[in-house]
Amino acid sequence: MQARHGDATVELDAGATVREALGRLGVMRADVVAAAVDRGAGDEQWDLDRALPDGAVVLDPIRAATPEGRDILRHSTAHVMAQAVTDLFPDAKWAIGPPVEDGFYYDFDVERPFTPEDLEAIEARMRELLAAKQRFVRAELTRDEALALFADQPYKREVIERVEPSEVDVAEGRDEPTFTVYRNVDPDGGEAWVDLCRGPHLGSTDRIPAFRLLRTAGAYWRGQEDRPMLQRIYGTAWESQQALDDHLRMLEEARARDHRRLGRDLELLHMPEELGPGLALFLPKGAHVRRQMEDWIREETLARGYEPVYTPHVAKEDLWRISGHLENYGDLMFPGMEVEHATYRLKPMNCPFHILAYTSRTRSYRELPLRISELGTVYRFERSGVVNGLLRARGFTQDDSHIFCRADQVVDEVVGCITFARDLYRAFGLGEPSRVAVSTRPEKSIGTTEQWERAERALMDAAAASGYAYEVDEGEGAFYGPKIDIHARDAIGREWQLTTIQVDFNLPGRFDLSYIAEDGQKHEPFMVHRALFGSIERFFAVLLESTNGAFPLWLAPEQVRVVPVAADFADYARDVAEAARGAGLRAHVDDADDTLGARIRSAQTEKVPVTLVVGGDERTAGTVAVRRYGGGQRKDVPLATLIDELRTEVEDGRRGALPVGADASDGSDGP
RNA sequence: GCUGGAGUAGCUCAGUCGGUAGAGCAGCCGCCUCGUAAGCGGCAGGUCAGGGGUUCAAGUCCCCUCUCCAGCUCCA
Repeated sequence: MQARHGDATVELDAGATVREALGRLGVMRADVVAAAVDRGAGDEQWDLDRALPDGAVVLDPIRAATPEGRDILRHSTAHVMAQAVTDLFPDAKWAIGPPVEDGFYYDFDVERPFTPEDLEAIEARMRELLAAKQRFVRAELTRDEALALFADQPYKREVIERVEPSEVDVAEGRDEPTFTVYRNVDPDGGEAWVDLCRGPHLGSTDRIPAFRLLRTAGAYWRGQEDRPMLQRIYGTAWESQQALDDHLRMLEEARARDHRRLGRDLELLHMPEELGPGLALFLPKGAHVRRQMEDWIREETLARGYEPVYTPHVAKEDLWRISGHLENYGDLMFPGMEVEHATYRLKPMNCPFHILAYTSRTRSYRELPLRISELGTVYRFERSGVVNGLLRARGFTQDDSHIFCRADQVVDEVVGCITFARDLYRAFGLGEPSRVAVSTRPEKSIGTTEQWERAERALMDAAAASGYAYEVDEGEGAFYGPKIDIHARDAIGREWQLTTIQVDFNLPGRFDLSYIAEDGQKHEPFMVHRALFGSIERFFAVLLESTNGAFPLWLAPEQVRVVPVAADFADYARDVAEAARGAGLRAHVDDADDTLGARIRSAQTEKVPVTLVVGGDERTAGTVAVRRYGGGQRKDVPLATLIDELRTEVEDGRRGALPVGADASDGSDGP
């Protein structure tokens, strides 16, 4: 047999293992956990101690500090955890235990839920198993053998029964799938544990460098609400203690940046119980930030040819019956209100209102595309367990637009929306979209196959025309049409779905929309739904967490704080603040009866971007001493110069010239 | 909605075995008059989430409800 890696090729004896081949090829290192094996039909992942097949193969080592390597490491750690759980809870039934982003989990059916103390005990037992240096030994079984082996494991049996023959099985002439199990074998040869698993795995348990169990949670078997709820344990594992520590620190950082905490500490938001779950107040400081967001989107929508409308918050239920929302989302709408022999509902969507704006008179093809736009506040009765601050609220505001257009205009309109979203992400410092996904027809949907295919095609064409590589999320579309979702990453690497663009061929028919074309006949328009922020509240939360509350100058609720060094200079401080306000800046004076140090500290903890310290020197010269949040200080800056600089910075920020957070370390401040 | 965890002053938290509620910060008052991250002193602030129960006695033990958190499911 023959193995190749890159330009190197070696001949091997029959029965040689992957490890031996990698060694002969000179690429076997301590951090190699498995190998990608290509025997002519694409890469498969193989264990290091697995014997190579006859014939020629291409080998690539999989190292621990790679996405594939970490998956293998985490998968092995999940097995060790399941073994530890079985040792401590012999009656536990095992479900599945895959690697996931940043970690792994394993689901168990146990008599009682795991407690935090159980987690500690399981982790302690895992450390013993790591020290025991158990080898992971692969074996192949038939379906009957596998069913027999897991006779007392109903979840494993269900998995086994559902497996279909793989491409490899078919290619190799088997009409039944091959099942693989991994036995954990002690150094003395005793079998400690066996689990159904596709593999590959680490060579032995002591090759797990660092792990931590994180939390327990309930999880439905196979993710289905009508199946039993199992107990899931989440953990994480990394290629080094350092990598684990870094990850745990990142989790800590994410917790500290929670928008609910920042919103309260910085007096941006108030979410008292008296309001009700999922509802938020924007306090003055939060409202200033939000206003900048709203002003930005309003100006830009007008500049891009949208027409503003205002619509009410409640309307007769019939609108939602016609649109189909009542049928599809009735449970997620606030209940009806009986008024004068009619039932009214809080609006969960703005579409019907924009449609009524469209149908207010006969429309001509000359008017299309007609882009109707508003900041529309909607109310959805989100299930109690899903409400999550501003990220998942029961009342929120969409920068919602509906574009009514001809079929041949759909692609251009969608491209326009994608471009608009790109500009928005830049202006708000989120950089380029991290993911563009086209969602196709879901199971529960309305419309014909032809309509769906046409709309999906239009979205994919538009995504391609925008220059973004897009992915396809099969079956993730809305019930009335496919959509494009655009995601962005925040400052600490988390990904958020923000913009959504949907093609709708359904509502126009339901509401009997039409326009008069050049032929004098009625034609049905298409609709494009789009929300670029998605939800203003949600975007606000993402922005808040991403900036850690240190908003760029143009968004900051208080842009300038003037601090007199002593009460004698309060007059000049007020003059400075007045001048700043005259230039359109949000400026306040802190003349509280505190020491200068204490007032500087307040400005810093409140993350005010610009603090101006003024005393006798400054008053005499008409200057200010400038201190930037997180950045440098400058003395003797003429007030007029400073104000010009800040105005320019605000304008640049609004246009997206500066990334979020850049204000904190603006190099122009000098030493 | 489901599983688990939690709820004490505006915020962060302490409160032992069931014995009658405490700190720091913030707030208010006074002193201090200050040049770049916390000056000093005092005062006030509580239906211990809400309701019910056990007990001579409940923040503490039991039950119910509400809310929040972590997940699951869902997200037009």
